[in-house]
Amino acid sequence: MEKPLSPRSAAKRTAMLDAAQRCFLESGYASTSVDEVATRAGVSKATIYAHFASKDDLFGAIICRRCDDQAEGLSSLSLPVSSDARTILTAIAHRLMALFLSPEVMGIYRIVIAEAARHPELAKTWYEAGPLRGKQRLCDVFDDLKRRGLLDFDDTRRAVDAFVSMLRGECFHRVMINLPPNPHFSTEATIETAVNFALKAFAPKV
Amino acid sequence: MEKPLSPRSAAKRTAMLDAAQRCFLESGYASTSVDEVATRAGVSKATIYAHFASKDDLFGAIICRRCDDQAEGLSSLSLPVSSDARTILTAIAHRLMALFLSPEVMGIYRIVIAEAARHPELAKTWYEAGPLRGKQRLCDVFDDLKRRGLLDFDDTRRAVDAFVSMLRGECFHRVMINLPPNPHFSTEATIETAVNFALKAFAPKV
DNA sequence: CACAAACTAAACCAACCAGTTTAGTTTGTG
DNA sequence: CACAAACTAAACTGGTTGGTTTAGTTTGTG
Repeated sequence: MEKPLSPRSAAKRTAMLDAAQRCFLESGYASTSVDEVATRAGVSKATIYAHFASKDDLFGAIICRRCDDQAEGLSSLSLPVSSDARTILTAIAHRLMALFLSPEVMGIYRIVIAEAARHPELAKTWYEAGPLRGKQRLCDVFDDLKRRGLLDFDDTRRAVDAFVSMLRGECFHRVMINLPPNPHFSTEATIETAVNFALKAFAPKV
Repeated sequence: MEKPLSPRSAAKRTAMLDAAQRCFLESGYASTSVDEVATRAGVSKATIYAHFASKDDLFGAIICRRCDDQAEGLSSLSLPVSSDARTILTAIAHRLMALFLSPEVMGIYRIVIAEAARHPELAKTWYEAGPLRGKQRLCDVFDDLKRRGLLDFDDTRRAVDAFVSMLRGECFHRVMINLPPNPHFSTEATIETAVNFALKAFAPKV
């Protein structure tokens, strides 16, 4: 079912996907030529078309592979053992920020936004495999914090969404559009602000 | 200096910019052909190249015009007369959300992200004329609320950034990548959640 | 009416691109 | 060694693109 798994030269496939990803993230979908992908993958164009039905199919394969990777990456979002809400939120925030600002996640994010209009299914697949599942995991964490009386809120999903969104402020935006960083909105400052606000907004009743 | 202002047929120019904007926002920069822009503007291709040096120049002109429009749009961000923090924050949030979700702002946002790598100066120009100035205006509003003892926070810019960012959550993201809306994260719910959290996080000391 | 600026349609150019085909080479396996 | 699957380089097709040019038309003004 899953594909009989071709011999060792499935390394070619990886090379193609890697090269294509780099090309697409650098230049966008339309501006990337299959010839260039072939060259950078050290592979002939015919081989690309032997593995993928079309340029579109190749693009889809990249997004799907990314979705699988994301699933793994999520497991690193474990929460540290602590009874201090600030410690836990800060640790989560650090991991999230590192994830958001990583070149791969950032690059895929940019291209999904750019291509969402022409590849709606891919955008949906990516969003559900990545951001949505990530938030679901965070919901578990937040529910646990609530159960332990460290935080309080009415709606877990909305609390998580607000917390995550606060991390995606000025700092995130500047990186996304290649602007130089603003020291007043450094990664550290962003995390600290978000955690401070969350601690107040989600403070348990006394 | 400013350009001697061509005769009435600068209406052509507007038509070209309008058509180009629609094309670029629909299909992205690379997938839009100058011929198509010409057709949709009801103009010959030669006329386009008489007004703009290149496709790139045309693209730049659109972003710049958008920056001017944004400057105007900001003045509509006046705050209502009220001594209730919730009322004021809710009113601001409504205006911001309407702005963020409007097709033009959304479209420009998408394309700036997509083209930031190849047009860094434009991304900078747009960001400073739009989001940055918008936040500066909000800082004035927030400072005023603090002065009146309705809210409290240490750093105005960070408070504003956090508030604005909370509005750009799940709801905003779904629109951005053309996903169907999730009723649990409706515009109204997003605003209510953000305002509730802000009121707690920015509550004045008793 | 005359004149110049701005416009038009259409042909044109050189470059590029997705995708195919051909003819030949590598490579692992029995 | 033999055989088949996977690969390669390179040429080729049909189509598109940014940009230019040409030759002719509209338009407003004195």
